[in-house]
Amino acid sequence: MTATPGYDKYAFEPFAVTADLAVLTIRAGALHVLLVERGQEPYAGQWALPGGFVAPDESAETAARRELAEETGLSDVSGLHLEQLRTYSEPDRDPRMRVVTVAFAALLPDPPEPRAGSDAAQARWLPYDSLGPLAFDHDRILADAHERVGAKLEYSSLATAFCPPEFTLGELQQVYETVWGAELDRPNFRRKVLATPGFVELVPGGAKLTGGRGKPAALYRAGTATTLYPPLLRPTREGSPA
Amino acid sequence: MTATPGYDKYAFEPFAVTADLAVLTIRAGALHVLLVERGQEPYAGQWALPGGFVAPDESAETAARRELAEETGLSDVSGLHLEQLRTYSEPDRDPRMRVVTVAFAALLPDPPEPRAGSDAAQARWLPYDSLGPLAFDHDRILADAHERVGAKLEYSSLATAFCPPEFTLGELQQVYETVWGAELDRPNFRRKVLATPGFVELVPGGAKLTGGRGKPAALYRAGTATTLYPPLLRPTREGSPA
DNA sequence: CCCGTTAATAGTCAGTTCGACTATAAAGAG
DNA sequence: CTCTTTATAGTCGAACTGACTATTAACGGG
Repeated sequence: MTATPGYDKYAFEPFAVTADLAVLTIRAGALHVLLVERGQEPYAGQWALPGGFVAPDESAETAARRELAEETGLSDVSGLHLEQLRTYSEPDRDPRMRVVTVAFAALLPDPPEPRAGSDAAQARWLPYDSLGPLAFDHDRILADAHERVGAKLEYSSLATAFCPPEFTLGELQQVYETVWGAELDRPNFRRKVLATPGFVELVPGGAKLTGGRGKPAALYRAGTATTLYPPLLRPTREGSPA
Repeated sequence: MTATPGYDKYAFEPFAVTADLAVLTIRAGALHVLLVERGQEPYAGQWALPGGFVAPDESAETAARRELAEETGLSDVSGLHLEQLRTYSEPDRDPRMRVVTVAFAALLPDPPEPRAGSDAAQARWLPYDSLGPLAFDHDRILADAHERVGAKLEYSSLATAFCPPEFTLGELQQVYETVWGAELDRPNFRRKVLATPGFVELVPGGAKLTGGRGKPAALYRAGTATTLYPPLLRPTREGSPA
């Protein structure tokens, strides 16, 4: 029973609060996750999501952004999309002590090589598929992150967060295909994206991306819209559409 | 600097963790929220969301469900829809101490009269519109709850959580209209709801709800589907559809 | 006991969107 | 050159949408 002024009716236990990150990117057409290898028990040698304690003067969001900068080595993470997923608070999720974790998903365009985190553990990009079990309940956190991102692609302009400042519609389509694990019809995808005002806008000057095989693609950048109307729905799961 | 085995690389401050609830229901065609009046500073006399500390052996979800039972006086809250919204962790959100709050939205069918919470504060249903400023950052939490519920009505069968076990399509439509604050065309609403397999199913025996004015309505109950395909989109905001 | 009101349910129809598909254009590779 | 690859344009029928009209079945008041 702690006697705090104004809080005298309830007992409460102090909790450690951490911010954990599911940092996602698309590399070579496959979804990758930034993971750190644990150096100590519990789960020593296993991969875990990067994260750390929320400092006394920080919000969970601030802590998450700080961790993101530390783990990726990026100098400017202020423009990156950071999304709070949910909070994991099961009493036994960390065998050492009571830890409540606020989980975030972060989306990066092209993958910079991570640097070792400040806890000296190595950080690496690993493909989302073909991951072994992660430490703690991080499997579930990562699965939740994947599901959330996949769902948000449908009705928000989130996909552009995976892309560099200027990108082609082909690259944008690959974001959808990679996260959803489904192939999309190219002309139809194009039609829908361009039909949604403010989703993407043509880079002025008629810049094209050349160098690849095939006809050069026009370059676009993210527009001002944040929500997509109408939404870009995933190919129908569970049963046929009709 | 706290020396906890395995956690020796970081300083961390212990936080108090609470679970706060935005309990929503529809009463007399208007959205209502369950609020408690604060008896002490800070924000004495102002309305606040019900909530309380997470106990040492509880998850935030468990604590939220316990609080829900305490505040509403309902004997069985196990079937009620409880949804984690997000976590609010700004350092100054409670002037007394560092409190991290995991917020939940709960949906109730018909409104039982609340009983006074265990902290002796009175709990009341108040209309969502015409609310004065709430204590702490509860205005924002409540707004987030409203937005989340409104969005989930589109692509999930969440609306049935506002309805009693057996309901008419008119009642279901009123849920949508009340939460969205928009009127819907009755025949079209009916067509879409019935076209989505597993959303609602007819109560066997051809039961009708009589007693009101007009033709008796058929009774339905919630089906097994949780997601709605195709989604039931809100009337278009920002600009005309074409 | 009939008639007006109310609400549920059925049906219509034109415009739009969607998915599947074909066609053309513009680059690099050999 | 010509084959391959990718971008972009266009077509077409099916499905869906929103707006609307019509019918049915209850109640309430004169």
